[in-house]
Amino acid sequence: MAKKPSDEHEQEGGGKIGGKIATREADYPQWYQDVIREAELAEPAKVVKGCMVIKPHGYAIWEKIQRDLDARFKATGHKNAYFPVLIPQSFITKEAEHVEGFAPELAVVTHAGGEKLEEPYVIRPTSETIIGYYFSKWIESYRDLPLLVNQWANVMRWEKRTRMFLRTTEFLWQEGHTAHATHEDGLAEVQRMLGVYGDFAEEVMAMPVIRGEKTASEKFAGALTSMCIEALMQDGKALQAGTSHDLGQNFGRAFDVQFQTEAGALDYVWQTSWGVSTRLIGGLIMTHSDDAGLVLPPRMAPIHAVIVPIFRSEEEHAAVLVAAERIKAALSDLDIAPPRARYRDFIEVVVDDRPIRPGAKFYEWERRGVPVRIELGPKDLAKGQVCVKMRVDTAAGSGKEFVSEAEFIATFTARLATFQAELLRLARERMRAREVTLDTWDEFLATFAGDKSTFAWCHWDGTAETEARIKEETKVTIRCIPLPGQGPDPQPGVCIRSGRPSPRRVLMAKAY
RNA sequence: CGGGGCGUAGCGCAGUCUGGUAGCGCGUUCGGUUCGGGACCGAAAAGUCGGAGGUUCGAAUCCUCUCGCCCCGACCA
Repeated sequence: MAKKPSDEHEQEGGGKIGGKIATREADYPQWYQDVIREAELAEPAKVVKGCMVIKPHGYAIWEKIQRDLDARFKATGHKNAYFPVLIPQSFITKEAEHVEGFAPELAVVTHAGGEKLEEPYVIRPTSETIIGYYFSKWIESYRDLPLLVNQWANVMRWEKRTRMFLRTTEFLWQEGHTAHATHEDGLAEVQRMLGVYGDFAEEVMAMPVIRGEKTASEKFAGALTSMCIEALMQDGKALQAGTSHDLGQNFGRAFDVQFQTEAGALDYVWQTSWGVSTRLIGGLIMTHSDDAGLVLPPRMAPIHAVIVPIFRSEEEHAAVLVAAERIKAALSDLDIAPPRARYRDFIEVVVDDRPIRPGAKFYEWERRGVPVRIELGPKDLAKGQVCVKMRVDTAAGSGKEFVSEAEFIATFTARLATFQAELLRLARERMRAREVTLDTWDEFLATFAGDKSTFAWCHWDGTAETEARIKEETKVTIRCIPLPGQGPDPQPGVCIRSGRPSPRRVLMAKAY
């Protein structure tokens, strides 16, 4: 049976000829990879196992993430610093739970300069240890506290199984590390930064999240507790999108980070750490994108609008280009940074004057996630209008609209804001539509049968045994114990698995 | 790291069973006609068939090893 390679996708609404994108329905993991390839976000490094090359369009998204988060960190009093990528191996072993958690995934440098090293270095999987070491040197008194630093860095974890952006051997992230005089202060910091992450996810990435606390078995290795934001992907799986840890005095003790209290006594500092990574880009893709390719909210888009000139004669071409450049210039002056942002976010416009047909350009820019397309032809020039098409039909615009050039420019910022809000609204709607409240084990098994998953609010007896049992039987994990205001109001009930008393429902799902 | 699948031109694939020195679609380059949703005609460039070794007169094809990717598991941002 001679099946033409292109047949299967062409029938499924996508109809791609050049770049093929599987449908989410047909093959979700393939779709994810296709979107990354076709939007030119990244590619597998190939020559280095488990690593990826983040291409310019993908890195530009990371830069957007960095810029906004960095401003938020500065606004909360944090300062950037940078610590070595290599950590003496002995450092890692100083905190018992930390070693246990990270030992299996360490890459170790044993030779350098042509000689075997006396003590090997590990490539940082995270920097609690080496930062603990420096904190012990920098902190002497309560007057030195709180100490609030952040570092933008790469880290390496030798994972068994990698997926582009979601889990790669090397990834980019930021790790905040703070030291406080009291546990109370530390806890406040943990919550504050979780709040920053939650706000960022929703306001900037238009990615709705559930804020909560990790169970003991899911928390960071070496932390007292971990807080997290969890996002729901379109296939129903959960993605841990950010974490904020209360390290207590664990690393303080391990690295002897002591300070003199106001009363003159000596005490160990209370530390926190918190981070988000390039994984956010994976979450961004799986939150908004569709079968035609990447969809980006304006605040994440490296390119906000593309102008496609339409013409027949050279005279028309020249006239259209003049208008296109005029519009581009006008839009480029607009700044869509949030009201009190400490940075500016100017509109980026591309005039696509390549000598190929307009239709081909439409598809290409759609694949790459550009929010707004402007078609500009002789008829438009005659009427002083532009033809506008949004990447997804929403209240910001649907189908092709014809708007006067002046009005289009005057309302462009509002159009993007509406589009941004609409993407968040749509994502929230999807989440709400998928959220379920389950009370019986039969319902639970049906909900998570096969590779199905969703956000399920269920009662849990609070024991690690039950949690492990559920995971073993269904692959479902407790994503978090929700914070106040997240999920259903706390009501006592009985555990969905054990039938024992439960104080409240927790969020369960299969996870990336 | 276990099970399965796969690596052939930039992308998607055929060819592998049954060895004979590489092909298709799209893309790319050049010329022309086109141009408001993936154009058409003509010409052309592009592959050490993932890598190494072996069998053979001859290997994309058979054998061994190795690297990498994808899916499912165990482990994790």
